[in-house]
Amino acid sequence: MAYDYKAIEQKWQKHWAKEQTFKARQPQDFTGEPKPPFYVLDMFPYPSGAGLHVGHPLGYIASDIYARYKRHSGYNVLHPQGYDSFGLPAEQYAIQTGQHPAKTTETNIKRYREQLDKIGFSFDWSREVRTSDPKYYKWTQWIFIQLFESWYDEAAQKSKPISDLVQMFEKEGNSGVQAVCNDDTAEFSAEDWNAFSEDEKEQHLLNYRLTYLAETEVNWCPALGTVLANDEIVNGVSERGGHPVVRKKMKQWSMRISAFAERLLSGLDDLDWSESLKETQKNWIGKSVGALVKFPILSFPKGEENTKSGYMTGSNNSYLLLEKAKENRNHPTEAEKALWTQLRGKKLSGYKFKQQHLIGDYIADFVCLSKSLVIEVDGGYHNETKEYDEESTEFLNSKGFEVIRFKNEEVIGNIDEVLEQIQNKLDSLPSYKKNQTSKTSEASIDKKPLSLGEGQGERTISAFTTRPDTIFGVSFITLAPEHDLVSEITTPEQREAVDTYVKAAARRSERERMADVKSITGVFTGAFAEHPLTHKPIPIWIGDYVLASYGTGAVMAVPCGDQRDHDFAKHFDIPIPNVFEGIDISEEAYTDKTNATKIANSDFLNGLGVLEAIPKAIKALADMGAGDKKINYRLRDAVFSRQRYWGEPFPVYYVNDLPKMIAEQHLPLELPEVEKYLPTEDGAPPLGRATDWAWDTEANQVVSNVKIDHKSVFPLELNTMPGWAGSSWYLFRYMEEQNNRDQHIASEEALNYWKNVDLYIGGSEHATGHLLYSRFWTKFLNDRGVLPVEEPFKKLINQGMILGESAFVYRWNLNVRGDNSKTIFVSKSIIDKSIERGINLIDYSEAFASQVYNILDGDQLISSKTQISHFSPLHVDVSLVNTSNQLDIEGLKKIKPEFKDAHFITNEDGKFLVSREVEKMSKSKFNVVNPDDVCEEYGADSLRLYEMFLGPIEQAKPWNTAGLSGVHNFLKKLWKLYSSQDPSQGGESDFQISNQPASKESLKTLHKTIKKVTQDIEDFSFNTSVSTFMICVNELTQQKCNSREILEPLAVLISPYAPHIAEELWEGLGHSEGISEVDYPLFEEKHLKEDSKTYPISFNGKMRFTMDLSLDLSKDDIEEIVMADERTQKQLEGRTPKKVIIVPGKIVNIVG
RNA sequence: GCUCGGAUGGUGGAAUUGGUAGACACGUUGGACUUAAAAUCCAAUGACCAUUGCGGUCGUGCGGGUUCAAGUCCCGCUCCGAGUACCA
Repeated sequence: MAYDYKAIEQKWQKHWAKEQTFKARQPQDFTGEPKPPFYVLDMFPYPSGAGLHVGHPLGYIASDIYARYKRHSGYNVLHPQGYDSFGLPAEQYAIQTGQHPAKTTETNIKRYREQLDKIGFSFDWSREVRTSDPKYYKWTQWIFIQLFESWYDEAAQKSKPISDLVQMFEKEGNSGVQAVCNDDTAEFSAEDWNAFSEDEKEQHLLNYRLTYLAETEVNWCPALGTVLANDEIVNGVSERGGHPVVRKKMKQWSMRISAFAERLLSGLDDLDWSESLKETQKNWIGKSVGALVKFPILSFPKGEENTKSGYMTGSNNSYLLLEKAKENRNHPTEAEKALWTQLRGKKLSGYKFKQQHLIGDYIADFVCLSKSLVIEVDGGYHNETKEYDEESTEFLNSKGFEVIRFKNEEVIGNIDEVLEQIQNKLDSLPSYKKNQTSKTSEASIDKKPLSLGEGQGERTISAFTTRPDTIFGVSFITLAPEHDLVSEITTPEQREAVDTYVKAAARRSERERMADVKSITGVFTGAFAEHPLTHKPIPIWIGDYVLASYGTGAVMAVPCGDQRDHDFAKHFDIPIPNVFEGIDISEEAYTDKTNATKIANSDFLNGLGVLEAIPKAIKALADMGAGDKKINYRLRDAVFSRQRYWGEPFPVYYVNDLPKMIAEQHLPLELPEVEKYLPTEDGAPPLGRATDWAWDTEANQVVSNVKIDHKSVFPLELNTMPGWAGSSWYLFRYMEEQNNRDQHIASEEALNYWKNVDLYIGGSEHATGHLLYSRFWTKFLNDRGVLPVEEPFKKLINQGMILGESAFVYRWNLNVRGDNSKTIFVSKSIIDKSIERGINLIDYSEAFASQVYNILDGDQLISSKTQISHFSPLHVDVSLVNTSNQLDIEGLKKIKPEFKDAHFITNEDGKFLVSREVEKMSKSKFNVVNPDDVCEEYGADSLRLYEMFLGPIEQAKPWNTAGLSGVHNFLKKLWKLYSSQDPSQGGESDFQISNQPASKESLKTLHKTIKKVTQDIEDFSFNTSVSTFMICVNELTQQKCNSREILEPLAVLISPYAPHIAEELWEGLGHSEGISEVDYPLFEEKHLKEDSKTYPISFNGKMRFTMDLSLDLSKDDIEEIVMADERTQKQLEGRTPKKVIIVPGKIVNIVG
């Protein structure tokens, strides 16, 4: 009986479907203790119209092998499949054809399923999910509502119900609340809160909700009519279709994923994912540790100092005031000096004072910032008028400062008395309350009363830096052109230049900016900021190398330590102070962060390495209120709205423009019908075309738009959710059976039993999208007690791409006098040989020339030495080319009518050869191999084995159809091992199985195989296990083994890889129960025990010959035997070895 | 630029803690069977030299090093792939 793979595969596929062989059991289905669970999942497929090519099933086959292996090993395996069925392609198709996307999606799914079924996967289809099914997206909407009803507690690092936050606001306002919120969140007290109207409260709460509506700059793709997430843009154009993307402000739903940045980062450590994938996520989250430094703005225009009369002319003169203060500090009166000595030493229970500190337009003699206390010493040569004193006291009081004044004589005469007074005053004053509402420490610095700059009534520029140790190297500040302060600080002289630059920068698309990395552009604003430590003025520039969206949109430029700053400084002739000891920075910046290099020209940082200097610099800045440690993340909040039809509707309606959630019990809110899938004429999303898209809050149902009265009937949200909404939680849906899905995502029992995905396999293209978002949602749902786990996918394997081998024919670009329109293709080998010989193509051979002249029909050929550029390569369908690269010319003419009159010049043997090149598999390259065809020609088991045999699962590799015959032959050999070896015996059941004990040799072969294959499967090294099977079958064939003792375990061993043939063989062995849950064979060491070993005998490390020696021999015995051997003597040629290395059981090496 | 992978015959790829480099398969060549083809089976197949037999030399991207012994470990490069990018 021959191996009839078609009949066998059909038979078992039907059997599995009918018996529901691979249905996973729920914990309650077990009578006793449930089997341990194991969850194997493939990345959610999007059912595209193109169907599967051989690259797609690679991961499915690997996961299927693992799932089947785990079933043999006693696990209750969950191995489901379903469809991510909302998405752009179906919608694009709908726009073009008017067909409802649900319909195309359905057709595509059907085709997908047919293809999948042919490969014999052990999917539990009873649990299938589709994201576009209302029963499914009901829960996507439900999760959205949970996010809306939650805020993020920064102290606890946990999402919590928004009602908790409301209670806190009622009691204490938002000043003491450590919550993640929008940057522009205003401060309010409990009284403020309680006085707010409901709408105002709602407005404020939106700043805290984990999904919120906000005016955001988005990536708008006009061609697709929708916004795109950052990970949907590749090189400045849309990932799908390659359309241009522009920045645009829109009101959008966003997800506060940035709140989870730290957890998403640290959580990676415990995941069994590839390093490169973790790395990609790390980069995407982009954590940088550094400091936020505040630079007071001295917007007094340069060069105008002398035109202003004095320093009391307004608020725009702090530059001069600072100079004055500095002067005062350097020349204190005697009394000031005495008091400062006391205050500076922190003699007053640690209170910190500043001397000659600028507050608004006034210079205070001493100030304690933390208590808002000013101490003035009157008299001496820093004398001021009485009016001035009163005026200043009034001003300082208005700014929240207490002022106490002492006379010169008091200070000098009785300093203890003065100090005591100050101490008492300090004790009686309340400390400022640290404001912790804000998301960043930047904002909390802002809110400290009287931090540097603010106390001067001036604004500051905050800049994030990872190198606070180089603070003394700052020689300018660069703002992003979009920075809010730009228009405010620009001096009249510079206004025109700045405006022109800002406008030009805004017009430049992302793409242009990207293409033009090299050119250095920027403009001076005319304004200056004060260096917080040296108090020197530093110029403020704008430049588009600074990104508005990263950090604060401002850079403190350290040209000696940052290459971009260096380039900028050089280009605009800005000084480049050097703060590195013994480093030449004249040509380029010194960016190394080695601790060995010491800081120089930096006051108190001199002589320190980076590691010591950074904390010291931060401390100094913090002490002055001019900066603080800061952790910055690149990860932005994710825009969640799409101006699309084919996605989940938001369960949201609007009252007074404020979003309200539809109550859970009325979900799902189903997608309405529209007559066209395009945006409306006035630019609203497609849902704006729906006639019935309003929410009746009394009847709790969707009603006609005409009923909108803004009293009980309100408009519904017109955006839909993005693709990642449904795919961020689907893994948990599979944990519940179809019938029990109404009341929850999955039952608590099921969630606790299955927990999370043990093995997840898919492509690496989802590294930052799907995999990050689903981790985010899982953490959130875990916080809120919905899920028992923190992470969705414990182990993840990225399958490599299978590449296609494209085939090219070469069209000769004829150069003739006369008719130039003839199409001539030349066999590749002729071209190659002719180039190799360096001749004119026409001189290749006489036969060739006569063919050509025949075709040319009298036209004259202008010929020159053959070059590859004389030919145009054209992709031809790989199905027309055989494994010897020979083209089916007639076949090509049939499917490409434009070549029906073309001429093909063949080799002498009549063959026409193509050239091949490895490229990505794609329709446009005509190199797609369809798994259906492979199943037809070789069978599913062959396809499965070959895909695994190609190479390591994670590696990209080309598909070569020729290789299939190898694995197919192997299956035939395997079959022969079980069935009659002698074809003359024939008959019905011709399995020739012996019940006699197996030979020692065969047992060894079997157990060697068990050991290796089991190890390989655990290591996901499927390619080597296939070769192990081949070796095993080759050996058993050699041994003429037909013993049941061997063949039964072998069938089980191979069943994860080639399940159809394994079932058939198992049945042939006389079993009525299927093979899928038969115990995995046990490895027994004893069968591998050898008593001798073939030793390689090496001389100076080079193997010369081998010797079979008993393993019982001692080192000395071995040496004796080896040295006695004549081959050894021959190698030594009479020399005496210096040394003999013997590793028993391994090797003998003779040195000498 | 940065980060992470990778480089082994004509091809896909093996090689566990450093211990017989090239397993297994494809392809190629020769042979058997056959009227013939297909299928099947057998043999050879890293390169070079020798071939009358024995055999010898060189070989894992390049240059060094450690070691009795290096594809494997260390140092320095080259090239290829992927991701990411004015990220301060």
